[in-house]
Amino acid sequence: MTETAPTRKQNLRKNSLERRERGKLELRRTILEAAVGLFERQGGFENFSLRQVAEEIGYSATTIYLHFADKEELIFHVALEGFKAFGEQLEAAYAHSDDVLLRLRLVGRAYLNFALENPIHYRLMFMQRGDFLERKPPGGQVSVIDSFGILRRAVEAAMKAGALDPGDPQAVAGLLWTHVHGVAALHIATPYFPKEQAEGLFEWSMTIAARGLGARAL
Amino acid sequence: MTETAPTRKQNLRKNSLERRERGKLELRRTILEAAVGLFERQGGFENFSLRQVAEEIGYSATTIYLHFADKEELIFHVALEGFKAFGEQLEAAYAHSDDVLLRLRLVGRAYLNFALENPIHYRLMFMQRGDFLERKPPGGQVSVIDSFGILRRAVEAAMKAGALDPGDPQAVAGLLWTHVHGVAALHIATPYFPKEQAEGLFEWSMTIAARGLGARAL
Amino acid sequence: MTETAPTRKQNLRKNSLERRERGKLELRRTILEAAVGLFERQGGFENFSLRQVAEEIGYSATTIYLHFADKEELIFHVALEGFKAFGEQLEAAYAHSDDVLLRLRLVGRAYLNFALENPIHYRLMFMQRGDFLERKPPGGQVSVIDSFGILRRAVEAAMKAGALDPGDPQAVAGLLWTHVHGVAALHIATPYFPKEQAEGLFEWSMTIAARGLGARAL
Amino acid sequence: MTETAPTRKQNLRKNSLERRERGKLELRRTILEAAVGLFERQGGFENFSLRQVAEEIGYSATTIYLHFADKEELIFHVALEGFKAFGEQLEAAYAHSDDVLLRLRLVGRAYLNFALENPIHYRLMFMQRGDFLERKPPGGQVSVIDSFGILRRAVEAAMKAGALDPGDPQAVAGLLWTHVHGVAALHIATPYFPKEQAEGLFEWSMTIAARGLGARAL
DNA sequence: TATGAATGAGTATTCATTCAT
DNA sequence: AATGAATGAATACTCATTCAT
Repeated sequence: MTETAPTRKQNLRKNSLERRERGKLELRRTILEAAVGLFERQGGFENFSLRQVAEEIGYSATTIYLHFADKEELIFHVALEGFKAFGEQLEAAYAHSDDVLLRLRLVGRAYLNFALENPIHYRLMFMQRGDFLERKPPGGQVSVIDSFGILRRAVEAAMKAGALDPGDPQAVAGLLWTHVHGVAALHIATPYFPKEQAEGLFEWSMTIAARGLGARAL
Repeated sequence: MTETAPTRKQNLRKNSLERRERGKLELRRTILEAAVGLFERQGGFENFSLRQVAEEIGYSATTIYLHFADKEELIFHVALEGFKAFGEQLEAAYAHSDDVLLRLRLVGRAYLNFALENPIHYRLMFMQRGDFLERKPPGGQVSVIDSFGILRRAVEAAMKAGALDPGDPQAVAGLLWTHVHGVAALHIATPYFPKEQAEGLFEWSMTIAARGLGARAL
Repeated sequence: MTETAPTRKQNLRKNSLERRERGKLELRRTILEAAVGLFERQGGFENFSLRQVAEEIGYSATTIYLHFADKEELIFHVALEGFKAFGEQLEAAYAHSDDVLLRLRLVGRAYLNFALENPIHYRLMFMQRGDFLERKPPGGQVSVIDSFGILRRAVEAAMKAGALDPGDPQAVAGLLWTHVHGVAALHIATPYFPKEQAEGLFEWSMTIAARGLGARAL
Repeated sequence: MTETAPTRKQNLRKNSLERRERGKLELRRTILEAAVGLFERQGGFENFSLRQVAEEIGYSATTIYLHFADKEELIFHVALEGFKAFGEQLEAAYAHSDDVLLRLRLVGRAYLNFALENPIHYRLMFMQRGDFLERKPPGGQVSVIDSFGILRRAVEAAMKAGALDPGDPQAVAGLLWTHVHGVAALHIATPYFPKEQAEGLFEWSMTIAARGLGARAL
């Protein structure tokens, strides 16, 4: 026997019942997570809709507007969450060692890992909505792109310590960025660079760059 | 056997056919170009609609379906045009010199140039619709991704000539690809790598890579 | 002075005004009724469109989706309403007499009456969308086709009471069904069996069948 | 590798090539047959389109208009073909025996067989487009519904021969029609009367009717 | 804080039909 | 007899958003 198709409203009501049993996560978070989930299932933020988010979390579509001004803002905040996690992971890698060269490598590796583990976020942040990089985050949060500063600081330190040839740290950091991004972006966007291969290329790339930049030791 | 001169009517018919052929080609092209224009103005193919294309070129929406099976097909053919031009430019660069190392550099440079000059196409081809890379083009055209083969051949030749350390040409080509793509993609997607800077980074990157890969001469 | 046909939007606006004056009939019902009306005017559900329904009731097309998942669902629910009324009328006829043979006749007559009075519904239910007969109605409602059970029960009772020759009640009920349906369906689908004639044929058919099935009395 | 979706026109061209190899059936016939094929595949004439027909037979859509005034006419002629075959099969059955009662049964059986074997046509002719029954066929063809006359003649003959009680042959024929149609129509429109069961019910029905109408012998 | 009702705008796509050739 | 180009109208359906409660 064929089933009867449920109205959107009916779907909503069903999930609305379920929702109370889920721990009382702050609604804002719930929305963001649902959005990410949808991005994942649909392979991008292009085709997701606020209604789907609402339906999924068991709230009315209107409710989302109580937490985000509009669709764009919701997407932006998904990106923001990404930038936050991204920054934290880079920071953690930075803090992990005192060896200036190893540290550089670890930061690079953390960058790649983020891309491998959060392709949806990475794509959104660095491949599709580059404009977010310069959008001012609300409430005096630290500027988004400052995550990049970590890389620069690592380069700077390496130069100061004499482990890299002297030069413009900003420029060198930029160079390294393009190398890591190249691997990450092709891994995400094409079928030709699966995980292991991407990791291998990253290591290789770093080695070559280190040599090219005058690294005393690997 | 009589070789009769063509009658007026025959001439007419012939030219009429030619005109229509031409006209048809032109419309197809017009559509493709209008699509690219829309991609540009809207910053991506996500939000473009066939209706807009139609409106822009002054045809009814229906007419587009006489030339493309559906929206997806139109987008795919925009990408195809890109792949064609891309391949030709790489090929031209390859043919430009006999010096294996210089040739490698020229091919890389042609790659970057394509990205700088056709950001819309590049984005579509390599950043958003990587799946097109494996889609079979219609009418027995050469496979899309074979453009990449040019790079591999250039590496191969350089190795054979002893200008690069021996190794797996495919892998080395892949490495170079990530380097160029890194610059190109960040240039396109973020505000941080304007043209001049991108070009500078590319040169620098190539130099470092050359050294790292054992290039005898620069 | 040209009398231009009113656009969709104009119609909509006009009807939209009217609608507030209609008592607050539940919208869902209004939609269903409008649909039936359209079926009637267009001689079938094939060429009716949700937009027309919307226009007719003075709501936007979108609104319909708040009450029905899609077009198919709306049609199905029109049929469901039919099945409900149909079942009730058969049930009422069944309850009307204790004479097992008379009762059988009354049930048959109720069946025919339903078809005569609700040709649109009948056509939909039994002539065009027979698949609905096996579609599970929503919300645990009794299965659609169980209306047929009434007929079977009536036959069964008549057999038990010895008023009909013993036999398979299901089969006999099926036979009677084909007889009544034959009259009803030809009445609805062709111009050859107007009401009175259909009623006459039904009586005649029942008489013959009764005799053929061993009815003790007429 | 995914395939590229073909334009409608491309499909057409392909089939257009194939078509010359098919024997040079008269185009008109080809169209009619293609239409029936489409009805079959789509389970009804509601959703079929002239373009599909054209595409299928490898002619341009326009060509169809050279043979049929419009869609409606094409459908009508499909029905006409049905009526022709129907009439012929009934006629053949009529001619098959001299026993007036057996002949009656054979005609009935031929009727049922037509429905079982050509459900698409039967549905169109007797369940959906009853108006065709009274539409004048073009070119002085014999009126469509005259097929029904065969049944009436058979009844008449039986009465004259004293094999049936005297009465109005037209009315009796009508009664028999409803009986056969009831079985046929429920077989086609619902899942409850598969072939064997329909055949059984038909025989049973005829037997009962014969007895009810005073048949001297079975 | 949350919701239900409602809508205007927009989307891809299909179709029957016409016209000039 | 056949075709290609073209179109206007229509359809189902989705979405972001607003407003009154």
